[in-house]
Amino acid sequence: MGEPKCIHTEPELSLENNSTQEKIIAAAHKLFTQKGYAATKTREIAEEAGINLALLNYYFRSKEKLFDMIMADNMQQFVLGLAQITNDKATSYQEKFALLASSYTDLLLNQPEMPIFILSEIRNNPVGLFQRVRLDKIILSSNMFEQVKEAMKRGEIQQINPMHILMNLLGLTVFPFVASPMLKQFGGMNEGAYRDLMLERKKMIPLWVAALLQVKAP
Amino acid sequence: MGEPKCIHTEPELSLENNSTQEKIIAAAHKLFTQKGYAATKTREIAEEAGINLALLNYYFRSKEKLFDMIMADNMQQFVLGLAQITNDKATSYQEKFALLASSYTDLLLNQPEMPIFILSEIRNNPVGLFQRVRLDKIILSSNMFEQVKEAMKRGEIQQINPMHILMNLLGLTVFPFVASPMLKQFGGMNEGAYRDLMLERKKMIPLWVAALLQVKAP
DNA sequence: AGATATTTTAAACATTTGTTTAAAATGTTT
DNA sequence: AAACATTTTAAACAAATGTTTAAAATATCT
Repeated sequence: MGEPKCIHTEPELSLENNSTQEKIIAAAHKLFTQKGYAATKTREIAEEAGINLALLNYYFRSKEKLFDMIMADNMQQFVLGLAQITNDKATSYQEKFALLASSYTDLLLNQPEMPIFILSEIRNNPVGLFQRVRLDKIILSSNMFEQVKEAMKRGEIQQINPMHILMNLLGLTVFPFVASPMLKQFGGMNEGAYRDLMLERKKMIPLWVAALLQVKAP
Repeated sequence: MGEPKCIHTEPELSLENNSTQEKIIAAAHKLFTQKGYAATKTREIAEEAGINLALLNYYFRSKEKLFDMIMADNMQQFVLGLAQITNDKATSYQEKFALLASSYTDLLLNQPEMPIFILSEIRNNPVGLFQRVRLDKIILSSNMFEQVKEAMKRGEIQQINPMHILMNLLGLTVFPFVASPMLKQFGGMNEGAYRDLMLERKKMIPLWVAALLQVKAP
């Protein structure tokens, strides 16, 4: 009854691992993301992965440890792109808007339940989860917001709190995925039609955000 | 051991009910909305309400029945205003945008966790929850969207799928509440500063939505 | 092949959790 | 006050759930 070979010492979410470990991670990722931590049972994960229940604790010590890995991976995917794109000095802020809308739309078309999962789990654990991926002031002091502030000074765009820009960009991009079950119902749309709508938005959002920047506060 | 007086026959969420029933509803509303169905335990609700555990089943038969009431109440608050405002024939579509942004902002400032609760629970139960508050095509065939379509014909605004308008309006308004823990961290903001930002948005969103309508598809 | 380490399995354990039971307490009616 | 109905309580129950155990199966090494 030895410890597993190299799992507990390097508990990172990698894909070139043992096959059963992969199966567990894949099943856990699917179920946790779909239903959240509390609603997902260890026996469900084992069944979905097609493995014996005890292997879950053998490889990951506990449900919570397994969850933390899935969550960290989701968080990283969700916020790492943000930091990278906003800090690329080779692009203008308009190009960054387009890149953000584009890359987030692509990401969410493949993993539509990621943001609602992250946001609903964060509310239960507001502390600690951000310590790994600490973006405290990385966003507001990013190259993108420096460029935006410069454009404000030049009078190219209206004076506005940069947080509004971030909220508008993410709101326009992410919200349709967060609220997709409700919005599909509102529009009487199927999966395909909804997807097409998202692809339309991918092109429109940069134009929309640019237009918002021209609106003057009353 | 008789049945409670008039509870099971009129299982609606009203405020002029028995005191202990009120206490249970208040506690359940708080905990369910805060943590979701699966993460909320009946013993927690009883403790929060300051009542004996068995009273929960005495008054509401089961955890699920209690949850359904809380959920229906939340859903109603969230979507009923939408139907009312969008179908008021006395207002222009621009006025409706302002009314929607304003009333939703006020609602969410008082109950910030309502949308994330609704949206995260809907994903677990996509069916059935909408049958009570059926808004299938009420939104798209509302007076507001009739007015918008007219304005498109007149060339007053650009041609666009009306769903985009709904998504933009709700995305700009609701998303900052859905993602508030994350966004507060991004901006390094406290509760008060965040609230002020939401009040600014309340004024800006109608102008922003109006500006979006002028953007031409590429 | 034999020894050793690793992985997998079935079963059990200890809590947790939703619900029920039966009696006690409180309220209402006659 | 007696009889009845309603509400509250403590205790128990049955099922679900996260985890552990010890043995069996499989792989790895010498």
